[in-house]
Amino acid sequence: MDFALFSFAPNINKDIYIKDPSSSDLGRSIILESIGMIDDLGFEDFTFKKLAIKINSTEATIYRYFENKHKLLIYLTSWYWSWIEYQMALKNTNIRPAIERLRNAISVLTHAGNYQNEHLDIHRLFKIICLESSKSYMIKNVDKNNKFGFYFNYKKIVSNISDIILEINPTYKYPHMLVSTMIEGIHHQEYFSLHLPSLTDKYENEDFIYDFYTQMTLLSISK
Amino acid sequence: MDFALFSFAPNINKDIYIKDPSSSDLGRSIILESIGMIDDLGFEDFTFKKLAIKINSTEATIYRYFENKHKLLIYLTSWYWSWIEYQMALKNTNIRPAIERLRNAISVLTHAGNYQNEHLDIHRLFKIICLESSKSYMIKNVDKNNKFGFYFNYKKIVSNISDIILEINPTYKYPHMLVSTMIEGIHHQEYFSLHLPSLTDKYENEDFIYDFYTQMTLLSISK
DNA sequence: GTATTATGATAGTATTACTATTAAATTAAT
DNA sequence: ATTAATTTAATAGTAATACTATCATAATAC
Repeated sequence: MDFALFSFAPNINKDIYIKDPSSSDLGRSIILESIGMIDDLGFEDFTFKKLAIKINSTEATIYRYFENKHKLLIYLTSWYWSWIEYQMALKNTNIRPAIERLRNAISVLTHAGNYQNEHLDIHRLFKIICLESSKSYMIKNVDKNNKFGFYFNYKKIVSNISDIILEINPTYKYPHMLVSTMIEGIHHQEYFSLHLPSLTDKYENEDFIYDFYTQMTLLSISK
Repeated sequence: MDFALFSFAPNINKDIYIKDPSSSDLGRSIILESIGMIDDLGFEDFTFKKLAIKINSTEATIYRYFENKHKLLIYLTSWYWSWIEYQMALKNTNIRPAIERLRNAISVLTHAGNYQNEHLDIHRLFKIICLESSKSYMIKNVDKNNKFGFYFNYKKIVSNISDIILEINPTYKYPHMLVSTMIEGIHHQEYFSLHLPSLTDKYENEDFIYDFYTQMTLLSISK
């Protein structure tokens, strides 16, 4: 039980799961351990069977929580975007200038992996988001999923940041493209820097991803 | 047999395949029909069994060409990037100004789906590139594949365009990030415009993807 | 004309992605 | 405290996937 006031509770579409994993110890361990396993094995080699063994349960039991492993991935990404929204809201509370709010948003997106959370390992979840999250919508049944609202939390982040951009420059034509390009780019660059470094420009600069995307964004929307 | 002078021949790493599919009718039909099937079914539901039935052959025979379906996908992406390089070279022959060459490069990347090729259906291949190509490197064995040089053709395109950018602005710090962000972005926006339109800004503008990425790129590298 | 290579036909295995059934353990309701 | 309801464990089973192996036949090369 958690009685802390204003603690984070994710907003997750109920059609993503069969039984709410946050409603039981077993459900919570499904989420917790799946993050570890997906990070270790990759989404392709991750199976409910392996997860069941790890949490000392059975395949059939996990299937009572999630229809399949893709839904679990959608749950994790949805959780992530809900949590990102919360972090952005926190960071931008009482901040007036739109440019500062935009910088903060980009900072949250690029530094998310270094944040902490009492419930799950954000660092590993962030790695999963960078490597696997596009597999939650780069699939043939994307339209059906979208109709069910499974990508709502992601689209909301894009919409929120686009609104900030339009505050800065109301005549800018491509706010949503710019934001979705930036978000996908951040995840790709994070991944490239580890595995395909010739697609990045890392050098000595620690914060090159934040620097690049703030620069790119601010120049794009400058009047 | 094709005796046309200067016709396009892709440059593809020999470790991607077991037996060169371009060396036989069967091999060519594997490539041809796999493009149709992956586009129809999506990469996840595409199997060598289904392909074998389609081309009136057997699973075992297809396995003599490719170790698995991931390698086939890597072959297709590699073919694509080799072909893109050729198209860019064609389009930029005798063009002096670097800015014009950059615009041409972005034009090829965004309009590739409308090009024609005698050997295979570029329109469908482009759809596959947009939807599936990231699955060829967003995998756990990326480092092994990279060591074998499987992503060489892609990295070369990024490198070539980065060089043009550095001609325009030799002090620009992030050419590779900008180019890889643009390329992945183009594919994503192409896909989003069909399936997740709230992540784009389509309006009436036909050429919004080309417009957006040229604007973004030129503003980013402007001094 | 023989040797080589490519393909077809068939079979088989381990794993995956589930579904179904029943029993035991927990939890909630009265 | 007892009963009822729900959750989980245990087990079994199926169809499909992702291969590997073997052998026969067809095509091609020398």
